[in-house]
Amino acid sequence: MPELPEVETVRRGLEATVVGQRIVDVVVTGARSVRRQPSAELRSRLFGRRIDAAMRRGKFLALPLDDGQVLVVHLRMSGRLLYVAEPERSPALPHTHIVASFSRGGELRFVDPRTFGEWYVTDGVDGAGLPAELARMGPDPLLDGLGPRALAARLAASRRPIKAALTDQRVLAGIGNLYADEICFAARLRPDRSAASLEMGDHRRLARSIARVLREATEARGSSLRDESYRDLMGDLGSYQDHHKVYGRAGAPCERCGAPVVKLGFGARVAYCCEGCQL
DNA sequence: CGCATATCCTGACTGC
DNA sequence: TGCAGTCAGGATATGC
Repeated sequence: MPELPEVETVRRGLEATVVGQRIVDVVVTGARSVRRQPSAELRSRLFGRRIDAAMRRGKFLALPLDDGQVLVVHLRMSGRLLYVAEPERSPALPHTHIVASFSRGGELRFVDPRTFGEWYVTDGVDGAGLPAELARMGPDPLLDGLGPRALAARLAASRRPIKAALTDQRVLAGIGNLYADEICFAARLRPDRSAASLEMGDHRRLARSIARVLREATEARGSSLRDESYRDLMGDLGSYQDHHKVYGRAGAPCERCGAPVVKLGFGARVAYCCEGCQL
């Protein structure tokens, strides 16, 4: 499940491959992958355009084009972007829904078994060059930085559990289920504790943990779980799964205190944590 | 208004 | 071994 570190890894890959290239064709075979506009419109808006940059906000990718439009991509649960320099040597994977071809002969392929991900093209762009609808998101911890005071201000109003607030994209952009659990462990806070109950020391640890976990996970090129559904733009696996402390480790001893990691019921979802050292 | 829940979907896993 | 049932979860719509 791509979250901020995975999406940032893909963004860097896009920067190294498709930025500067001109789109010469787009083929949409998966109807659900283009749903905000007719796929013929997406195709004609992209046709002949050059990709000028690769940006990210939260889990959204935004690729500004040379005419002021922006191609927006969200991977959601199972979406993958794959850059193929020599398409004839790489047969398309199952569930390939969109293929963009470039003037130099390479292809950008969108593969998405569960079809939650999507592409769309918009010209409603704000001053920073990002689509207006992305502006509703909270600060991106890696792009904007986030100190303890700013974090406290964003969490103080909420009586929801910390994890619910952390994964709300309007509060902070980019954190999902996996990294919320890892961040709560790093901050020694139970994910089900009320956000409003945090004190200044908690906010300081939480702010530091958000920055550290996301930075280290990005340096490790993200987390590839057992199904290996996340791979980067070139098809390589991430390695941060080797550094997970709680996510998916129910029953294993906590590396910090030795108590078994538990899987908590959490609304309709689950949260992993150590009840020995997360308070 | 704030928070909770249902929804989309397929592949991997669980249990009998 | 096979097969039905369950789970996974990002964002959005809807409900209380």
